[in-house]
Amino acid sequence: MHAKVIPLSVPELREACSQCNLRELCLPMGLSDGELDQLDHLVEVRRRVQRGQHLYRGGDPFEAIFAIKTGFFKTDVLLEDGRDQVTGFQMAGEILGMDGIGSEKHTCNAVALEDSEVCIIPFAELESFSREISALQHHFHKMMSREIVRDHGVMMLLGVMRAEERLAAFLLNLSQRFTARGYSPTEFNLRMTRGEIGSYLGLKLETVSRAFSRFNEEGLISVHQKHIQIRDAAGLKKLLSERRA
Amino acid sequence: MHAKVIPLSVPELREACSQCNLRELCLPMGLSDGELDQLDHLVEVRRRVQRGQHLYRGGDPFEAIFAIKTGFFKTDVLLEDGRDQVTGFQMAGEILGMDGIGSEKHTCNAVALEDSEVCIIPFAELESFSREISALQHHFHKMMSREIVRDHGVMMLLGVMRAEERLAAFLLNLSQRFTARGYSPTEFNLRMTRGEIGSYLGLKLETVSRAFSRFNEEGLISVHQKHIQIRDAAGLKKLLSERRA
DNA sequence: GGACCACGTTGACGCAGATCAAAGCCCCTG
DNA sequence: CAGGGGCTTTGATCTGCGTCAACGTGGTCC
Repeated sequence: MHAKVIPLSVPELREACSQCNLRELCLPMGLSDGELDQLDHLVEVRRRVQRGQHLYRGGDPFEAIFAIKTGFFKTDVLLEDGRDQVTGFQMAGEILGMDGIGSEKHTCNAVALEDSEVCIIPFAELESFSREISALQHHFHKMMSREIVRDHGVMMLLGVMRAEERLAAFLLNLSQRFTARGYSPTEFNLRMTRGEIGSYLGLKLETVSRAFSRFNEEGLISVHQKHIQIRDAAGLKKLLSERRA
Repeated sequence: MHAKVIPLSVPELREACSQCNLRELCLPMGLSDGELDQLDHLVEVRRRVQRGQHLYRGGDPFEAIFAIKTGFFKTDVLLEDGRDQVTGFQMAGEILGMDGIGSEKHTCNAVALEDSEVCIIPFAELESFSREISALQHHFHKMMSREIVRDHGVMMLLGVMRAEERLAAFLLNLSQRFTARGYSPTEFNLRMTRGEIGSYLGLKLETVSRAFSRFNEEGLISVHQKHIQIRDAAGLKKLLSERRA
């Protein structure tokens, strides 16, 4: 799929949460200035991950969670027989690695879909800080809980929706997340391939491609390769709420 | 589906975690005797839930999580159009309600599939105790993380597996959880209907029924209504690991 | 700038599972 | 013990998506 194992320097940089423009989306959300100063000592090391590189792999020992500073990731799980399932796409301000806490090993792979930068949050220290800063503790619990709710949404998508509904839900979700980050709600570039979208949505890449074409013909969106423009968000939403039988 | 809204007394009982025979599976796992004594003050109230009754509903304010003391639950999410997806089946020692932390509202319904009893764990107090007992804090994080990993497993199931693989995975999972609770690994009664299994597995009830019949014919299991006997666990596992194309 | 390669699109066809329909079983209630 | 309702089974048919195959496209490397 991507390059074997490129030996690569991953410079580790320092920057404080208190100056980060993602702090309203990310772990420090809702902390007071004083608490933010404390957090700066916890989350001070960053790491670059090149496009195609793994941030971690299933089975790696779990030591830290990661906050995405810039870039875009996918997470996936492999079955022994080679089949795999993309479990999510993550963008700036989102947290990676919480699946590893339970078993002290990462349980999925995290791969950068574009050159990215993550903040390293050593987990033992996060727990220790959480015991002192209850706002941090509570916010961390919320983030884990939201991950569970998000997964339920995907289960719903995979369990009950038809192909076009799944793709519509996917596009609306992306649009909403880009909006929260200050980007256009209606125009963006996909970072993932049709195959990766398909894996996430439980569809084959041909089906994803056909659904894109169909949305295009119907004037719901325009697609050119990875460039998407949403022309009729209401129409996409209607697809979701319409019972089919 | 079940009785409208039976006004029902839900006696609230008291019993300590330290005497609970589920403590090795449940929240108190790994706590020292001294820590267990503290926990007893947190988790001391129980609640009965009759078969068919909701423990909570989507939208209810979130105040506590629940540990199942006895009984069996399902959780499900509803789409506006009436379609619904069962997101999980929970048995004794498992925790319900962690999906509500993020939004301060429950995001799914929890329904008892048999007369059940749950321990009420007020969430604000759990967080407060977690700040004092790091083993409790860490264990709670593990439970949330495992919930995420479990959901990834379901996504895999829904995203890549064929009908019979899904059912085999489901049966093996149940068997393993019954075993952990000291019941027979090979013989048990299903608490849910074919329709509920289907909703969980992303299949229609007829497909579930046919798959059961097929497993029966092939000698993998024997089924009589809700009674299941696993005759060839290895055969079921083989179904899972065999690539299909 | 030509050739390669990964990715994407489109068409033809097949099949797993959905849908529709009918009947059987189990348990409850009167 | 008769009747009814919920659940399950089984059969016949339909269909959405998968599969297979061919071709298009854009980006990159020499």
